[in-house]
Amino acid sequence: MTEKLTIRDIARLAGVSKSTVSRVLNAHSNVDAATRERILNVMQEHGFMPNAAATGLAKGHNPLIGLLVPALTWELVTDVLQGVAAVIEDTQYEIILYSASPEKDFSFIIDRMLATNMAVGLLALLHTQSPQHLVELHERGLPVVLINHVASRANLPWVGIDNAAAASAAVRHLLDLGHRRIGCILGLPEIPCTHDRYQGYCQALHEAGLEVDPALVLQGDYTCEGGRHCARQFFAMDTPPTAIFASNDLTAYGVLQAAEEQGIRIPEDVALVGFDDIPPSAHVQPPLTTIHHPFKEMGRHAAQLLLTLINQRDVYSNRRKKGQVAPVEEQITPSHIILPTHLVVRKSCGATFTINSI
Amino acid sequence: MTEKLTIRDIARLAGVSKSTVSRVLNAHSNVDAATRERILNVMQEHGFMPNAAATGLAKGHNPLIGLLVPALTWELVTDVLQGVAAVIEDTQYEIILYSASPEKDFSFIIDRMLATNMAVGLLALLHTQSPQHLVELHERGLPVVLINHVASRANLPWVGIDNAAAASAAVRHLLDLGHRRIGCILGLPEIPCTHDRYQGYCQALHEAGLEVDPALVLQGDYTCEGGRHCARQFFAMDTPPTAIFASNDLTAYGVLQAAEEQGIRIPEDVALVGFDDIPPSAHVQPPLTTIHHPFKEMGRHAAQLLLTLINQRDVYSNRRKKGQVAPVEEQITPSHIILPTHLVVRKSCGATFTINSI
DNA sequence: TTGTATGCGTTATCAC
DNA sequence: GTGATAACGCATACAA
Repeated sequence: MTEKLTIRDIARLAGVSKSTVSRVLNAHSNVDAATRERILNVMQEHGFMPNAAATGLAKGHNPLIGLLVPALTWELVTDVLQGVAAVIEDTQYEIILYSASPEKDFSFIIDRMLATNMAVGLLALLHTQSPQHLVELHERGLPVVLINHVASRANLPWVGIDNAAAASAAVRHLLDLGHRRIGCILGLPEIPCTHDRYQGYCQALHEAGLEVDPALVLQGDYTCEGGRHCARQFFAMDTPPTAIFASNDLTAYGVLQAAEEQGIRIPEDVALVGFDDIPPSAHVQPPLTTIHHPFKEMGRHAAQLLLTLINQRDVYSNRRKKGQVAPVEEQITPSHIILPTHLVVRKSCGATFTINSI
Repeated sequence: MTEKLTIRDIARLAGVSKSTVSRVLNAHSNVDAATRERILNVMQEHGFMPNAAATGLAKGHNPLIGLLVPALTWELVTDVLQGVAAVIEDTQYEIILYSASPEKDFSFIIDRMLATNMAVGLLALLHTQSPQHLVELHERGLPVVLINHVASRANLPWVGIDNAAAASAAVRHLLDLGHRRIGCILGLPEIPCTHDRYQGYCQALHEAGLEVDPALVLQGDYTCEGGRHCARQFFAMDTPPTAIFASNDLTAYGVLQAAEEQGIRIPEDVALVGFDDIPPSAHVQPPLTTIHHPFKEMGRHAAQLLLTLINQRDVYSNRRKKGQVAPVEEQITPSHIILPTHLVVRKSCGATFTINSI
């Protein structure tokens, strides 16, 4: 079964020419309804599927969407993949996975992708600066969407969150619980969202009429070890903070470890809030209050946006071929999407009523 | 830059014909060394990369390796991806991602994959029975490797672990700590490794001269909730077990939750051992003693095995074309690979000396 | 509405 | 060793 049939075979079986088969394959309108039906039947009957390579060659590109992810270590990657897959798999496209690592940066992969002419679009999940390469690709006409990267400078479409607002909400929660000395453990300075989260911290304090005490702001690195290190510094102070805002959940885990080492109780002695809501956060002891980062939704929205862009480009290039110039009632597509975040209140912050504890 | 050059352009620039360019592209031996060098230079200079679709069409298949994963929820998927990516990205192949869900089973995806003629091989990460479809694919000549699935009946290549031996080691550890009443929370019956892990449990008891007490074997479902439910049953017994072997880490988390609910201390009152060593297990309180499941290594080995199989097939088909019949000194490739596991001793089992606690 | 002819970029089969 | 030329399977401008 599923012998390698070609449109030629289908054409013969249906008593038409290859062209007509190709037309129904591409949903062209100018095909007689009866003929279309007949061809469709033959296809169904024989389980025909067009050869992708041939289609790709003729059309100039393959039905592939590149997904560029950093070293696949983050829990977030799984979620993003899920979101992307959920959308893409309902379409004709396939996902082709590119992973980058420090040693092997994207530039190589991207060149290869473009040169071999395999993909029609690219989703890129980045945690460092957006490489100039992506901008180039975009300017050359390859649809590109950045995931989790609010690149206001670069004119690339992206989907992300408002890190500052989210961080602000987290800190405000601590303020509402009565805390006034709130420590902050920063993330890696080279990652853009680090700055935004710090800004959110500052803003929440300002809005509460408080000054930012530089002694309460320590430099972390988004790792467990970094968090542990900073927490020890906090705990060693004459007047330690009564609450800590950690720039991500891993950092918060480090704080938990340091606290346990020194017999400091969380949240009784020190309240703690993280950021990202990665899976372990529901299981650590005490469960971590944190900002839910909608990774899956980001993947979903990014994929949808990309599909829209691909579609638009196709429509545009078709028009151009047909001599039309001015876009008629062009559909406006937002190219920057900010998804909402929310605070997940668990036990580590000491709020009296906890919701969604698992 | 990187304008769309074809071998035709390269040929012109190097003063040769397309054929010769194609030959150096495919590393054919019958090309003059000087000519080859010249062509290679021109390619390098212009950053030429052959169009993949065209190559695929001419050769009959694309340089793509399918990776079939279940619903992308498991932490394990991330690790497997890493392992696979690490190997595949050093080759000419790309990874094309297929994800399956209960509603959308593989058969569709597989047919599509085969029919469209996109991939040269398939890696499949399964947690249920190996679908007959994969066997069909394999018998039709498509290299297939199963990941984390010891399918002794089906004649498919696979890489997995010895679940029984690993479970046995976990239970033996509890026995060595002096426990005699050891509860067991089973996984889903439809998943093959469930049975193996239970066998390991039984075997360890038998080797210690103990009988399996049916009252101490509860039916879980590999989820947190299932574990919690079973743990409550255990704790409600007149003489509860002094130790629990959970069939996976999520189940163990449920036990931890149930214990905390009821003020039962782990490991002081009940010792606990899990299975899989997913990332949160190092962070839960107390950190979980568990069997390390080498997901990443499985991915790596599976990818390598697949590449070997693809290569063998190519060599074979080439030989056949050239009229050779008998394989000369055929390289024997193991088609079944069992990777070692090990017990990661953390605090939940109550062992006095703990290693690798984070 | 349908068929014919040509091109997509590469590989492979021939000759030379 | 090298160069024409025919596939590979499909899409499409053009003719009918």
